[in-house]
Amino acid sequence: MARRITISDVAKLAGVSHQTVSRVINNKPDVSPATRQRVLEVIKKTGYRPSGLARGLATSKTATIGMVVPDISNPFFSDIARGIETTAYERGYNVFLCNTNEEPERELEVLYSLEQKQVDGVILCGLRQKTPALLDALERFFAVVLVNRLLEEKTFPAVMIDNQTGAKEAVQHLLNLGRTNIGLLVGPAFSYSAKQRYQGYIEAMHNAGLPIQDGWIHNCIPTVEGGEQAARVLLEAHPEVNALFCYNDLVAVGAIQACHALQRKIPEDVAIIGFDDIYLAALVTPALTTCRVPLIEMGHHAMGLLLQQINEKHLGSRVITVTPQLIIRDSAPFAHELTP
Amino acid sequence: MARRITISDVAKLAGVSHQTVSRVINNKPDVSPATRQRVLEVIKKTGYRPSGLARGLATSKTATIGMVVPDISNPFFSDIARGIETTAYERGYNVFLCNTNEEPERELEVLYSLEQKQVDGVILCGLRQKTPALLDALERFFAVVLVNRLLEEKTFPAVMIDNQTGAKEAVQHLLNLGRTNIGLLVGPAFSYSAKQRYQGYIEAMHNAGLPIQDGWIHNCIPTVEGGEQAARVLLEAHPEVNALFCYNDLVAVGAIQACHALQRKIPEDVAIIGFDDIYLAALVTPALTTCRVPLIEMGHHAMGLLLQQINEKHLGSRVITVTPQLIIRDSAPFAHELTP
DNA sequence: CTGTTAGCGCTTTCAA
DNA sequence: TTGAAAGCGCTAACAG
Repeated sequence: MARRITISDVAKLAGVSHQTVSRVINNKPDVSPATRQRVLEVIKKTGYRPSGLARGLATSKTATIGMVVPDISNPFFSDIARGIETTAYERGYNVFLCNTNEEPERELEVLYSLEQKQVDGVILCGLRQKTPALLDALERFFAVVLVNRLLEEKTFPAVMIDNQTGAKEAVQHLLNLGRTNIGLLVGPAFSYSAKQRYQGYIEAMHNAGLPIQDGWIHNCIPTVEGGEQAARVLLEAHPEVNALFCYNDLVAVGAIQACHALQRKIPEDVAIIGFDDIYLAALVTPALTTCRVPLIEMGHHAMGLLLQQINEKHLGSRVITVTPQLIIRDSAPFAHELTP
Repeated sequence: MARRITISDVAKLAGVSHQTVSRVINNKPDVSPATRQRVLEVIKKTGYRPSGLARGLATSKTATIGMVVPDISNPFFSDIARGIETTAYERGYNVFLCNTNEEPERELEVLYSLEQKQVDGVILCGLRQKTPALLDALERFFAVVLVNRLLEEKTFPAVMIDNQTGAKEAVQHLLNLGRTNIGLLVGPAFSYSAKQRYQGYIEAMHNAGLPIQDGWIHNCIPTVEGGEQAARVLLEAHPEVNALFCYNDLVAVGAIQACHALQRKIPEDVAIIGFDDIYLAALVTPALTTCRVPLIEMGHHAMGLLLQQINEKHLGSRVITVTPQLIIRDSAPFAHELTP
């Protein structure tokens, strides 16, 4: 690790001013081809790499963005992260990964550190809180994009999932299967998407002229264990339930386990549908019918919106909504595959 | 987005020199309590946040590291990433996430961009190439840590998995089950860890005085599909095989599917063991017996080694090796659970 | 204890 | 087409 080679070193070696070198590395005109060539050669020979810090300081652009996720090891977020990073890379941006570890205080702390790093923008996935301090912190960024969460207090560009439509179609599929006693493992009480999926359930049931049974609707922690527990309680209290629509795939896998434990056959006794279509969904037994959410694509969209803001095309509160697609597998198959 | 407030603004408002403000924000001594108090108040009032760029330029430390992974949506790497990020956060570092997307050229490109960003160090997970250019690029970083890969050409501190021991114990477990016709889905031919796991297999077989049957050993792409295909070919060609040790959990899941398709019962006809213990392993049917690799812990170690280097305690080629732990589930249960 | 001066490596502005 | 000067916001070294 020798001393970093600087623009002046290059200038000296090429026999020009450092300004000329600057022009070359920034592809500016007003450099004679011969000079440009000479400088380029010195750059190649020395392996000179301009300092991002100095550049950032001079231009107040860093070609760097922050990505805030609750938990990168959650496949839901790692897929979105992948989409964001891919688009960022293509456009010459580097991405800071910030895990909030599901702790709301950390959301604020990572935003502070990202501000210090002078990122050109931030993408927040699945924000958990919306305190005034959080809103203040967001205001200080040049560009902000929200993923899977809206803030009533202030409008930011966002990428959203049409949860209600997705849920409605899932429940409709269960109805098509002839199931009318459809339970709902609705997810966390505070969750934004849980509320929307609940609405989709209500809508489908109403459309079918069916009453809503409160006993068929249970909150649950959005994990396998949470799903297993809630499904067990629900199915024991209401043996008449012959289908379950679950908040997400993890909950659905828990529901599968509960059915195994209770000796209820899937899909004959209980049909099950999840949400997200994470990797796992196709691999469990029975393979899970689920609402596929285009996660990587959401990441692309999010980065796209951020870049639009950075490039000054202020777009107020533009929201891109992606629609889930029902993927039919064994846990709730096509009607004709289901022997009564 | 008003103009960023700077150290001089704070100085002016507090009626001191900017140097004094600098002393306060860096917790240096030699500031009277009264002055410090006054400065602190102005900082709080104004919401001043020091510029990381300017600091970095002045100190040539950025409190920033780069993390290079083939694919963040692969649970193997997202768990490691989580470990890295957590430790980094605790120690005041931000992490650049760089996906190489399994493309070797990108490894070089992301290293160039990380050099420009002047990260204090880089952690490379599952490096795919080792060209001279790559080695050159690595040399230019102040600190480097490798995860799950060693370079013969140059020694870097690293975090490794004891693949051979893990594999040996897995195969031994199969032997304890009374299985002697043990197939090996060994993974990709070029893979470093595949070679080591192969050695573990050989060792266990030798220890048991069993010959190596080449027909029982198949390469495969490390995916569910790869495992499914290889297992199918192997089991059809060698029906005598009654156990499979698989390169990783994905391959093992593929092997499970192949057994289903071939009507071979697990574990009665074929016992199966995977590697890694990704979250999937416990959720498939039958639940997978596997060698658990402490991925998050590996991330902690990697960041720890990097920080040691950054803090000048040069540690040459220190290597931390973690040992996998056999997690016994249904696909290769305890002997007493296995009715013959 | 506090302030002044001089960079860090680059871009921007202006002059030649 | 090129170069000189100033400044981005901070810290380090020195002086008081």
